[in-house]
Formats: sequence, structure tokens, C-alpha cells
Amino acid sequence: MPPRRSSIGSPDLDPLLAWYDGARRVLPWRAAPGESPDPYRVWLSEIMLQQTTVAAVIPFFERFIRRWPRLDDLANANLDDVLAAWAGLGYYARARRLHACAGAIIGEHGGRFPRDVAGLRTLPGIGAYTAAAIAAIAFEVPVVPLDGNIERVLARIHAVTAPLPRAKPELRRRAAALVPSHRAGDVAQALMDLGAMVCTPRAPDCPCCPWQRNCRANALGIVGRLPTPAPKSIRPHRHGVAFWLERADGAVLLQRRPLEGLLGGMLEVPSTPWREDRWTGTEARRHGPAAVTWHPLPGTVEHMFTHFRLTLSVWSGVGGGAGGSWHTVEQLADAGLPSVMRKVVRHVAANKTPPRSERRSADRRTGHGRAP
DNA sequence: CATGCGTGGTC
DNA sequence: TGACCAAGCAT
Repeated sequence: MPPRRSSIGSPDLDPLLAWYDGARRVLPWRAAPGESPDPYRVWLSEIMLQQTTVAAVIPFFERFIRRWPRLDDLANANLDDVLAAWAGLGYYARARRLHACAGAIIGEHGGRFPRDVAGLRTLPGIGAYTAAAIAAIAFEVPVVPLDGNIERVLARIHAVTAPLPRAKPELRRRAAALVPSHRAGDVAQALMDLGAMVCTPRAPDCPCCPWQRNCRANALGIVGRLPTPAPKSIRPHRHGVAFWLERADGAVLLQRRPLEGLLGGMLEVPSTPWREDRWTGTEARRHGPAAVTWHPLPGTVEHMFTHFRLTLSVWSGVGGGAGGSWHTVEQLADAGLPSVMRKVVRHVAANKTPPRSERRSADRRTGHGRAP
């Protein structure tokens, strides 16, 4: 009789749960022991946590809950308000889908979250991972979600050396073999906590791991090299010119970006397209929001996106009559600008005709703006 | 299945 | 300082 697969394939969940209970990590979306989790909070946190660190999410989560305490509050909110509240968190399509998802649950599901993976999976912004996570954590459905943390844990436990994404099918099988008969939500969160706090990408804390003795990679001394990352692609460098247009009363022009694509639906300082070739003055001027005299500001704004690096020159001009919305400088702080545009605002404040003493200190701070 | 999609922290 | 990283989704 061949050995049972579980005896060779899967580590025991009890030490993991014991470790989890001992760690007792308190997070604002997590139910207290013995209390049932709120699906709305679980869902909101899972969307925010997609490719985003816990530390970055916490203040956004608190603000969202304070402002929209229940699902239908969020469903009834204006999309622009949701986008503005999301500003700074990144991956803005999530905010659009969050709002659409709230509307779909209110409009098509009687205001209740579907309680199974397949139902959750049909909702905007909810993919395979998030559907499984919500099902397990909010509804105790016996599934193991597979996220980056759990992939790493499983790749190490089982010494899966194939590079991602080729290792995915095996990792999915390994996750399925772990599906618990009870405490599905705790198992899911325990696995993610283990990956986030112990089985970390760099400098994993193996002596503290409840599964150290089950870990093939640990036995082989290759923990630090797993999982094998996918080959990385090169990041191109793009250039643009942003147009800081000020009206006589001091208001500044912003425009809203198209709903689809980069920074979709977010406000921006109008600019040329962002391309790999640098812009000549003549070329850039054609993209300006108004036919005014433009004055290039010293220095540039540098920003790193996932798939390209951006260098933005900023031109300043005075005039009106352009399409868009006008904001006082005080309003800009709360306008819900994405981070790259907040950098533009900061750059203008530091470089636009300040008193001489302030200019010198601003130049030292940014490292830009010096004469060559 | 590869690609597009943000940001801030870390080493 | 730059590369890498973090609880993915949609197309």
C-alpha cells in the first residue's frame, strides 16, 4: 500500500495554528477571537492589500471605514470621492472596481456578499486569490487562498525549484492539499502571517518557524533562493512635460485622466504624453492646455512606476480659458492627487520664483535646480 | 500567458 | 542609489 499523500505531502496544521494563536497579530479588519468577521471589512482589506503592504493599508482602511461604515454607504458614494480617498495607495483600477463591486452587491445580490468562491469570483476586482481569501476568512469555506506569501511558504516547504510562473500548478496542488476541515479562516491568515513575518523573502527567521522541521528547503540550505523569481524585464525611461497653469486669481488647472489605463480616472497636472524620447520645446508646447508663455522650472520630477521610470519637466504659465478644473493651492493638498502629481506640486512650491533664500534651500533639498 | 497597472519601504 | 519587494486583477 503506497503511503498516503498527506503523510509525505503536507505538514501538520496544528503547529501552524498554535503559532498563529500565540502571535495574535491585531489588525483593524481582523475579528477579535470568538467574534465573527465582518465580510465588508474583510473584502475592503483584501482589495487594499493586493500588492500593498499592511503598513501602507492601515491608515487608508481606517479612513474608508470612518467615511463609509457600511457597504451601501460605499455603493452610494460618488466614484470621484472614492478615487480621491484612494489617492496615494496606487493601482487605482482597484478603487474603480471596489466601487463597482459595492454597487453590484447592492444591486444584484440583495446587499449580501456571495458566500462561496464561485459567486465572489464573478465580482469586479475579485480574482482567484481574493475570492478564496474572503470565502475562507469571512465564511469559513474550506479553501486555501494562494497569494505571494503562501506561494513562498509552499515553495520552500516542498523545495519547489521551478521558476515562477511555471511552478504555479504545483503550488496550487500543494495549497489544495492543505485545505483544513475547520478554522479555514485562521489557517489562511496564519499562512499569510507566516509568510509576512517569518518565512520572509529575505532573511527568513527559520528558527521561529513552526514548520522548520518539515521544510525541505531548510534541510537543503536553499531557503533564501526560493521561490525562484520570474526573469525580470528591463524598465524603460520615459519623459514628459507638465504644465502648471495659474489663473490671475492664483487657481491652478487640473484635468481628469481617462478612466482606463495608467492613473485611470485620477486628477493630474496637464502634461504631454510620456514617451521614451525627450521633448523639444516646440514639440511640447503643442500639448499645453493654453496658448500662453511657458517658463520651464529648474530641475525635474522623478518617479518610478512598476514598468517605467518617468522624468517630468515642469513648465509654468499664467492664463485661463483652458478645459479642466481650477483649484486653489490649499485645495490641491486635498484634491486626491496621485503621488507622482503630488511630487509635481511639491516641485513647483520649491522652485517657482520664491524669495532668494528659500530657493537656495529648496535646491539643496531636491538636488535639482542648480545651474549646470 | 505576458503585459499593464503605483507606491513607499528596505537593504 | 538603485533594485527589489508587498495579502493580484483584468485582458
